[in-house]
Amino acid sequence: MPELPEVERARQVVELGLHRVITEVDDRDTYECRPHQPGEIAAALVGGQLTEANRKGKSMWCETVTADGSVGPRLGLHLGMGGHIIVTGPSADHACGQRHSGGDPFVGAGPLDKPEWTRFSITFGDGGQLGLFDKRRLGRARLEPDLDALGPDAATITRAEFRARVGGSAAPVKARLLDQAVLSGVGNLLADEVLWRVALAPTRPAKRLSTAELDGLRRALRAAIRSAIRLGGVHTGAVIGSRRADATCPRCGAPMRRGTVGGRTTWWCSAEQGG
DNA sequence: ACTCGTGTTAGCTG
DNA sequence: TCAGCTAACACGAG
Repeated sequence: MPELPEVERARQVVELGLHRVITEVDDRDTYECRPHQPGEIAAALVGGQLTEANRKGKSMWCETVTADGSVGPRLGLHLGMGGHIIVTGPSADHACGQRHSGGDPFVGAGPLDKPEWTRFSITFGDGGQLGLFDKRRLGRARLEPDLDALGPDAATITRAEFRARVGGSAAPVKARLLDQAVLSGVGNLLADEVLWRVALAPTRPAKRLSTAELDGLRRALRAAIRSAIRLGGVHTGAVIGSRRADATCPRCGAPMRRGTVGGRTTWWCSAEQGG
């Protein structure tokens, strides 16, 4: 489920929907499309085209053009906790669904079985569609999303920015990593993974970390993101399989411990990450 | 049957 | 001002 690596894959799928004429938009789900009224997104997009698929942290957005070729509104897309992007068409060669993680989107509880779980969709003139398939309804489609509220993207944040932002508060370091206004893209699993990789206690006050510790954390974060994008998602992390009551640390064999940090379930190595 | 959760946001409390 | 808590969303997993 989506953190930065999954969203980057979803963004690449959205690119399959670029430069195709939008003939219809289903924005009737008023929760997924909040705060818009039904028809608002449709009125803004129909006749136009998506021209770019971008991402910052876990948020995606498309630049658009209107029917007459002038700049259109931005379309924001967020996967929430379990959303998928599915794009179909335009020709028989591409008539399979594509989504951001493995598996066939049309088998099991997919859009053919549960069409009502496609909470937002765009239909193109070629007959294909771009859909936000989202069982739990925690995702979002909206016009003109506020991207300024997000901190720098976790995959590209500079060392200086990382030191200042993450280290700039007494909150637990894990809470800083999860705060999308500090840096964007890190979710609960990725946070546990990188803290484990550098053997830092998740509860350490962030501003008490040394510069070397912050630099090491950023380095581990970038490596974890790259590896997750390559391997298919954050669930491929080395310590993620250890989120079980009887689990031991994959590195040293000590028991894994469970608690709450930054309001989220947190697992850490009882020996290497400070009890 | 019942609890928990890989995300976000608004509103409230200390 | 900051940090932490709760509820809401609606379903699957254990």
